[in-house]
Amino acid sequence: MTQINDRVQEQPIEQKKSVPRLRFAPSPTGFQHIGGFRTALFSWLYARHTGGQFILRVEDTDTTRTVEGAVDDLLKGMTWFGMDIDEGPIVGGPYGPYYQTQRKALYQQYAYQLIESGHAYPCYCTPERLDAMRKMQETRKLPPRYDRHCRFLTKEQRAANEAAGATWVVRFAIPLDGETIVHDELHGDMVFKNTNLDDMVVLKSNGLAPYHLAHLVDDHEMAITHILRGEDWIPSAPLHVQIYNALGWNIPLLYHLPNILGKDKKKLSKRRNAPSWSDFQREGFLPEAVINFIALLGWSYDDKTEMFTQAELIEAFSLKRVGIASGIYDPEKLTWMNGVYIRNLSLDELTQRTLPYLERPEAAGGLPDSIQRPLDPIYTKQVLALEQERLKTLSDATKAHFFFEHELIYDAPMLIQKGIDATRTHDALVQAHNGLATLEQWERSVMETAMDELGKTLGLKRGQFFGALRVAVSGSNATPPLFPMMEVLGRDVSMKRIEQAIAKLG
RNA sequence: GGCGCAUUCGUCUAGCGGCCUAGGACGCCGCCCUCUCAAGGCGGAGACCACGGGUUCGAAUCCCGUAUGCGCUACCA
Repeated sequence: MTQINDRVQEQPIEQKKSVPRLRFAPSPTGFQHIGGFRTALFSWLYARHTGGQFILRVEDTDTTRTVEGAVDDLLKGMTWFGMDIDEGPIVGGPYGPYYQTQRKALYQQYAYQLIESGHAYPCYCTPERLDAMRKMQETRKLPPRYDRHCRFLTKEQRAANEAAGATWVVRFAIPLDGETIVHDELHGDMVFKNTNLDDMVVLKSNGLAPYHLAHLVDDHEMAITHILRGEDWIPSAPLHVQIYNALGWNIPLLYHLPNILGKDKKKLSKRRNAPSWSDFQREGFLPEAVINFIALLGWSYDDKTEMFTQAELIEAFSLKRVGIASGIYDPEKLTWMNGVYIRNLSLDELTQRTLPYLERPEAAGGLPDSIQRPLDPIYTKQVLALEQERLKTLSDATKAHFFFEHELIYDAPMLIQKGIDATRTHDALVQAHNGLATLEQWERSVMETAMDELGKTLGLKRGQFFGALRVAVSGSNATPPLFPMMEVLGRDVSMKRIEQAIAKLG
């Protein structure tokens, strides 16, 4: 019980410099949504901005809710976003272990210390009694709080409970009067009446500490200097202040970040209205775009700048410019921003990053399975050169499937443009085919000159003539410019498709 | 119910007493460009700064109420 890990005992007190140390401390109860990653991002940005350290700690004290694979998913997400971790699971560090379930003894030590100093007490109440108590409070419209039944037990009564082998927890003894001031760097001083505070459990009957004690002990032991967390923690902050005081510890700087809400104006929730990082990845969002976007959810640089590379974010980020009002997550702007990032990609990079999206199985969002993999990177690059400015996400590239398909599927009427009939369309395509066949080079400007000429002699508007050719060659009404497209498609494919179109009309 | 936090265009936000008849961005609408779709350029609609009182020569900005929204109210985080 009193065997505390050595490394915990002799904490490396003297830092080289007193540099900010920030942590991200999620509980592995499912995937992290952008709200969680936003908290992580701000901490990470501040650490990088100041040359401080960024620590990842897994708050897995609620073993009943721990989800298999959650830590793994989290780590993958952090990597995807490019947030590197200085200390934490896998990378380790001088303040480990970084799983709370492995720090059990520490919490127990401090819980007992609190009992000895009179700041906490053992509570033998059964869940049934607590339940009944709450029900009664509810019917009598009283605030549901622990009634402090065990707080004033005599020594004899305690001994009797022990002798009876009653299971017990440790509760923190909140001062019976006065008030607690929580100083938050963003919100200023927040004052709470102690009579509104509850004697919360700080050590569970299974020997593990709930969040309130565990995070606090770890933040202290890990020499955390800044705590960034969601504003939903504000109500329990006075309890934390009380525990800090009882232990005689300095309180790290507190930053309660505004929540990110869903369209329903409710807090983003893993199971209701929030996408995971892997959803973004699967849909073809670039991590740098998502980072840029979520950085702007609750933080701003000035009144106009909003595109930031990662390096620029680190340079520009300031905790002082973090807002305090909750904001709604609106994916439309993210989509726009992602498009901007895609347009800024070099062609080679775009190709390299898009290929996996095209090549994944059709069911997973890729090109039709009838198209053979792997794709030719050279050809794909030519296609993407034409599609780049049309993409909002990388997975959008599949809309250029006609560049890859063997057989085009569309109905003949699609070929017929406004103001002309089937016969003239048929004739125009035949003429175009003949004209194109005589061309020495299969090159966009050569084709355009020839077809412009032909269109005029046929008495067709560009829209009519080119429109028919567009559908013939692609089976689609929305494509890149006709001749560059035909150039990429190549002579054989283009000519064959025009022939097929003619056949459809004949 | 109790306690707490918040409140500027539909959305993200700038604003920290006079520069605001409130600026930017997304989205929306229109025009231009144009072989379609985009991209781009230009322009427009869109916020009585939640409401009501103060303080002040002067308030989106400070103070107090009210309303609304959200959060917390577990041996969850």
